[in-house]
Amino acid sequence: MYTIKEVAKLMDVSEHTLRFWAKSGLFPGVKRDANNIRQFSEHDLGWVKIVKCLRSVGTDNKSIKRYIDLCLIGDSTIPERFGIIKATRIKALQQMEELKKQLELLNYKESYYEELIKNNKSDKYNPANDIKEAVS
Amino acid sequence: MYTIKEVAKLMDVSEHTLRFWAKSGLFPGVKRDANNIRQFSEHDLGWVKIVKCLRSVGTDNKSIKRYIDLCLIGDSTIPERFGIIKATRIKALQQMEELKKQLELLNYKESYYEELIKNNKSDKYNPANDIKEAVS
DNA sequence: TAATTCTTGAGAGTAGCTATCAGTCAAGTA
DNA sequence: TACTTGACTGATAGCTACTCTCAAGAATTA
Repeated sequence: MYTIKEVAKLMDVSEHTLRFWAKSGLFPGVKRDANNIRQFSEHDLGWVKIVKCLRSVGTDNKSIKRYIDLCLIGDSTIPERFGIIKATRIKALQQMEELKKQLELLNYKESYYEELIKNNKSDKYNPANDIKEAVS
Repeated sequence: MYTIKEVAKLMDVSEHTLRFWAKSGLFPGVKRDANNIRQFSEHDLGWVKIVKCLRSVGTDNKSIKRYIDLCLIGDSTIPERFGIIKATRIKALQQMEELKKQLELLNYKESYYEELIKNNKSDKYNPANDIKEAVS
């Protein structure tokens, strides 16, 4: 059993966010002790994991709630859940491609600046030229 | 020269967001025609590109404004800009790793559901078991 | 001329946190 | 036993970055 603080550390999500997610119904059935303190089981960590996963690819909380609710309903919802996961995976792949593209730009800019500094060309450029590097 | 609509399409950013970014000072020196309509030059697209890049890896708008302002100041700010780009690149690489991890989970879940459907096992599972799949 | 289309800025609304706060409880210390 | 410390609680306020709605004005088309 884990306190909310331990879960926060373990899963790298803030306590605030975990409480916010909990209030949004994203962690069904998390037990409380005699003092009303949340006790996350290993099982509950599974919910945190999938919520974090869906959230990290930009799924909104309402849709995540939908997925959670489908899980609770049972086997009849497997096709819909399958669809959600498939769509999410495709979204994640697209994000990966986008990230790769942005990394290329960052690589280009980094080596551009590196070159500039190495050759100590600073004074030979004026702001007008300087802005140019933003273009390509 | 491009209208805001064309830029939106070209760069895959909504007109609303472009106006919001413009108002935040993220596109310095975009010209207007006689009717006050924005006219983005090829050069201006460069600003859109870098803003989009920084934004896509989670840089907040204030920090992006800072970077833009540094560009406008000129060569004396090259070291700081270099630092910003380096840090951003590292952040992007970390996001790539995180995304890979989440993709693994999605892959696992997708094949889990696939198996379930293929074997038509639906009825042999109850909700309690069903939830279990969220854990691992 | 009239209707439609496009752009504009202002301003309201929204999602998803994020921070603050007062209150409860339990364990440790004097 | 009284007191302090620290963790957790829910309620609520505040924040960022959009996102949407709207009315006004100019240009295009019927």
